[in-house]
Amino acid sequence: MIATNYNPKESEERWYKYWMDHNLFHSEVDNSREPYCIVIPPPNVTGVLHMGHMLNNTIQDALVRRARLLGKNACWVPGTDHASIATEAKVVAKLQHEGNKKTDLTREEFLQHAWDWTHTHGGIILKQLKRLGASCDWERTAFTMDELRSESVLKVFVDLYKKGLIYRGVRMVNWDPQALTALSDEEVVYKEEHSKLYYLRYQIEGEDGYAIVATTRPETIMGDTAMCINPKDPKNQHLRGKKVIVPLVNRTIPVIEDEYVDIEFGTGCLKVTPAHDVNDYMLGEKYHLPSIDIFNDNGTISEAAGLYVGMDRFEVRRQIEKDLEVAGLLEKVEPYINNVGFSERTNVPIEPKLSMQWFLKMEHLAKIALEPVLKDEIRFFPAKFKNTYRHWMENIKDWCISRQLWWGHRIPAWYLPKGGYVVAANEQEALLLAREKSGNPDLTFADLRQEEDCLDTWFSSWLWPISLFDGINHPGNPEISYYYPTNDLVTGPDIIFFWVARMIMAGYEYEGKMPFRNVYFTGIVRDKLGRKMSKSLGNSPDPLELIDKYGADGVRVGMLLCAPAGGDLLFDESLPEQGRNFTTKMWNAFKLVKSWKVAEKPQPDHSRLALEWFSHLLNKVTETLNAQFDQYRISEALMTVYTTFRDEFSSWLLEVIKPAYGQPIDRTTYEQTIRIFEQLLQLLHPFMPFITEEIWQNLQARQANESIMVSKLPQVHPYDEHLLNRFEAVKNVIVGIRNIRKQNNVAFKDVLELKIKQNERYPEDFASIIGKMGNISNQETVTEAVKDAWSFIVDTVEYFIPATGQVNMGEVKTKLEEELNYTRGFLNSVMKKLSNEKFVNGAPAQVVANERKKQADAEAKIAALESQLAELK
RNA sequence: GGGCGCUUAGCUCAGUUGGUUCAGAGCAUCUGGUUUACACCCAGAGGGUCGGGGGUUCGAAUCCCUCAGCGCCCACCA
Repeated sequence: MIATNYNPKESEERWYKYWMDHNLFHSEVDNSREPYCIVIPPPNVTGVLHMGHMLNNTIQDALVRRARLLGKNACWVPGTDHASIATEAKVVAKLQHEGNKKTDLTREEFLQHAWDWTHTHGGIILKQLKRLGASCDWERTAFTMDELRSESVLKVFVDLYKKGLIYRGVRMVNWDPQALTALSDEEVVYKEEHSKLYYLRYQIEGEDGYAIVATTRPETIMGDTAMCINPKDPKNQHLRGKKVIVPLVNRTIPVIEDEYVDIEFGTGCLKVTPAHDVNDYMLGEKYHLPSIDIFNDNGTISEAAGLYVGMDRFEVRRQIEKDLEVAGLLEKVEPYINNVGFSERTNVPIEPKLSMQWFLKMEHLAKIALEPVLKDEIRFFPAKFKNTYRHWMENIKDWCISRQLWWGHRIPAWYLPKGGYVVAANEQEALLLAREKSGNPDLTFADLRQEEDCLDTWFSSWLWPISLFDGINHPGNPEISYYYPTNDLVTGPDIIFFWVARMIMAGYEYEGKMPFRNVYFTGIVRDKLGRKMSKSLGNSPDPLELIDKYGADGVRVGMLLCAPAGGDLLFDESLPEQGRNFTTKMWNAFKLVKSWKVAEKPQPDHSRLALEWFSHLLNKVTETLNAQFDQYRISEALMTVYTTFRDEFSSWLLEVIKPAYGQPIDRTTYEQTIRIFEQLLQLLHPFMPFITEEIWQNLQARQANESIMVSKLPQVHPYDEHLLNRFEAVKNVIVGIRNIRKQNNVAFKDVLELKIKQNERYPEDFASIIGKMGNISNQETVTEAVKDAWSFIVDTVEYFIPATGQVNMGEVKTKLEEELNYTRGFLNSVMKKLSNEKFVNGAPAQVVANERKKQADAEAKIAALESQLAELK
């Protein structure tokens, strides 16, 4: 028995288990089949599913399932990311909650906590993806810090070091005072802040006057080692060669000159703090200024500052303002809008800091990764991101890859007792190199000290498409040869530099080929009001609750219905609701078809014709769909099948072939309808995997191994466009009849007659469908307009429904006259075009021919209207 | 400050090289509806001078200029 109502929860659970039990998600190398591969953007191992994941993974699943239906050997590789900073922060917070400090633990103890945390909370997100229906090859689940991936990372590090692309050095880097680590430039997010511009008085040595310096950071004066003016600045000529006294600090510093200083800004005097500003650092290097680091790693004031020692940087700013005021050294304070860099992870203001770090040279890598995108060898959807990509690549700086963290891949460098270091993929190799380098054959491993820092998370992510197939450790192995390059990457534009660009670099550097052929950038999921979904706003629905409420299929449809590539998605619960409603619609169509009794009897004309029409339509729809998928117009593709199922299949085909109450259906119609239903299910399956499987498996008795997942999509056959157009006319005739019924309060059950003043456009062969759908008893052709009848025109053919005594002929006449006037006006505009020589000579023949056709049609229509009006008199 | 993009129906968006039904779709709205699959539905309807202005052209939502508003990315003016 078929359930009256579809139960998504029960059905989804059952079919996911079925797919798993039958190993249908698994893919293996098979050189006789074309591979199709997607690697998942690995979510943070301890993360939980949010709406962004839902969108992203729904799209990936739709692509993978479609590839499978196209007969490809589809492989979607899942996995998680160790997310160095984020995970370490969580573990530190947990330890703190338990009253422990990270600094009290050894590295090994801390890592044990981190692994415990990973094992407890890790992988939850993958279970959640299963609820969504994700058809990942779970046997291949990987982790960026598992053995194979770790080995790959270290190998690549050593290789790049040997190539001279990795170096170690003291540079000004972005320091995160909360996470206590350096960050890459990409991990700094700039935000505008309403702050203040402080004008400070620096007394000129040996004089009474002051030089005024404008700064946003008065708390850094303890680090001042010079004042700088522009030599061309007429205002400040009197300061040349002088010295000034730093307020409160009372240290004397020289006035230097450099054209870097903007004469227009503030007073034209710049305080130079080489330890805490990138530009000041540059000046410091240029003029050999001393550098005073006044901050501790956590953003408090260091001993070196001499004042305010131990206070937090922002507290000092407030305090120093007061102290300067009291000392009479604060000229004025102005409101100022400032661009401040924040840590992408911890959201605290970044401190520029001079420190020893590891860097990767990017020039060569950027070079090999740029061209393929510009030339569309790797296609970006939408293409506008090519510009963003290009700009970044052409202005790239070296990548700071070391992090002062423990959770991650520890940098494989070992320091020798007497200075210097070696880089090697493992300890044995390191020892050999160390002995060689130090010239001491008796050196033992205990003499070496491994680098404490670990690598940026993205230094493992950028290898993902390669390391998943072990291409680093075993180059050219069958898996990498078969699955690489992968096909599609689906990700957000926010990580285009973090991840996409770097994967392309690594792909060409290590495989000599692109890592993927197409990149589909999704938008950001926002709420109805356009606000980004966030925990603090509380405007993000729980994906699992949505699935409980609307079913996974419903939620998937809801996400995809309005997910243009690169455009933001404004999410509202009405979307999954619409999706859920559509599953119900499908279920009801299924119930209807299954309710029919089949009998051996001849196929009625209307059924035969409707099925013929639909088979042509289906070919056209499939063709449209192919084009849409090729351009990654996913939501349009869904809309195409959605409307086809609802408006064409349900509202037209099923209504036409539906047998009268209690009557059986003929076998031919039944079987052809089932076949069409199945094809629609196949087209819908990538979007709605569960309900399509449920109906597919129940539509006919099937063997257990006949999952829709591995069925083959039908081939596209040529279709008759003319037939499709004529059927549209048939629909319009029926709509015309419906309108007349409605306007005149004639119930459907009342039988009507139809008279047709026909011409060659009249779709006579479809009369049986018009008869059934319009409840028309008798159709007859006439040569003159029918009096006492309601009428309408479709495609220049006039239709009359006799209704003696019920028709107000005055109204009819008025309507006809209005139409006549309109058509005359239209003809006039067409004639104007056609009498324009420039148009006739300049426009393409096709366009001119079309105008002539319009002319002919309009003339025919005018003639018809005129004769009708005449006949009615 | 530089670069890119957007502005089309109440909302979210399609509209490929200017020219076929180019002014569209979905949702929302409104009007009807117990036609035995479906009210989570059916049948219909209304609604836009395509952001403003100017130009090119026989013809512009589409190309050019300009103005206004919005968004994104990049950037060391303290």
